[in-house]
Amino acid sequence: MLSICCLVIDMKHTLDDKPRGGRPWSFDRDKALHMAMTLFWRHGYEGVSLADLTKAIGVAPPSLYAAFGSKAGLYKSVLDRYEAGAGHLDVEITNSAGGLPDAVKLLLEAAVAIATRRENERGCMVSTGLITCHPDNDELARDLAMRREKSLQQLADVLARFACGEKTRRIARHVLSVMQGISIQARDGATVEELHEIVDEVVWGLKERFDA
Amino acid sequence: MLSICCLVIDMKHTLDDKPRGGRPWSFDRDKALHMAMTLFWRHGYEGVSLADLTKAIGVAPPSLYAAFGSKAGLYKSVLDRYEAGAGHLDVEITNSAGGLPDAVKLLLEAAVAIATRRENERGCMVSTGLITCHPDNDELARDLAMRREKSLQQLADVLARFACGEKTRRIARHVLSVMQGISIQARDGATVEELHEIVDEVVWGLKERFDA
DNA sequence: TATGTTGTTTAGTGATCAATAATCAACATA
DNA sequence: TATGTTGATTATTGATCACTAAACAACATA
Repeated sequence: MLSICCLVIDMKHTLDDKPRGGRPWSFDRDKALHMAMTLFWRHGYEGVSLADLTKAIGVAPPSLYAAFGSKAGLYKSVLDRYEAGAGHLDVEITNSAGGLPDAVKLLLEAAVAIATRRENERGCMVSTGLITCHPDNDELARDLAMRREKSLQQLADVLARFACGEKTRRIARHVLSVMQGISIQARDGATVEELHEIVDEVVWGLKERFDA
Repeated sequence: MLSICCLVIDMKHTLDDKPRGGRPWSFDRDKALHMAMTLFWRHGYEGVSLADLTKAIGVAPPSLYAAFGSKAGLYKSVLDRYEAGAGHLDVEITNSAGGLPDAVKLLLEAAVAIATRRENERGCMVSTGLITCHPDNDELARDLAMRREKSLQQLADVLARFACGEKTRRIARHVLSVMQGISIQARDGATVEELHEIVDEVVWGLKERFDA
């Protein structure tokens, strides 16, 4: 898992390596992705129309389709950017952890920070993305489910340093469920303090079992 | 909170008390609600069209509007029915609990059962309903957020019998977050066993603190 | 049977959906 | 400057959205 935030260089005309003839892009691809991310994050995939996107980005539909293929393609590009940037939970913060409870504490606190940071929309795009949808979007929903599954595996991997593999999978699933609940409650207006109460409860429960 | 499941009597022509002139309903209101519940539960509010509903129920749009006012009105009626029936978590199951960890265990196991029961759709309609949506549906989203808030309060109320009020609110929030995570993971295909692992983790953590 | 009430039907409403056809404009290279 | 490439624009596609106007049908009561 990458821990380096994807701070994309802001080139004037998109991110081509070589000059390659033809009209240059009139809009910045990364800025367009950021705007689309904000909209999808706030309203969900089915709550954002192509008209909303083109209006916010300031570009006509055919330009978006040339750049991203489809609304679903744009959404996937947004998710990739999100997972590398604003929604990225750097598991390497656990490097300094003194034990499993401490590692879980750091991970959950990072999740709270992402879900409540002022410059972000609330919650996590992946945790609550496309949990239900129109059948037309089933493939996209499976993509989201796979991203959540990947998160579970990443949690299990990082926790494996602190406990035996049999237990880490269970604990990872528990931690993931709490992160998902935190996402929902953050969207519902829970304060940072209230979300930290959840974290404290989880960590408290782990401490008695795993600390010396 | 009601603990008696709302097993509505299946009257031939809706649920009027008195004869009241005019043409009788051609469809069973409760069966229509059940069908609508299934669709909304599976696909979400924005993933179900009025055409889907009228086709599944077998009735023309004006009849649905006469009975429920609007798509949003139908959805609210569905949610009321859901909370009293298929989605109802009977907190009185904790009457037999020997302590707070046991009470939480019973509540979470009930949540897993609801989220995975074969005759239900997966997950919980309220936990994952309208977390994000088109601005047109903001009022409905607030309704869902209030139902989740009500769930939190109900959990705190029932847990208050096992610990002091200051702690119960925190624990209730933790339990609610786990229930919400369980909903998401149930939809993503997690098995009953995997979800029970989460429950066991939570209960384990509580046991060391609250059991004698 | 006549009348009022209420739910039914068919057939649409204008608005919006995601996506595109046709054409024009801006670049690199020859 | 001429040509090829590529993204821009305007205008529009058929499909679908939630919802309803108008007329008909089934009941209770007078």
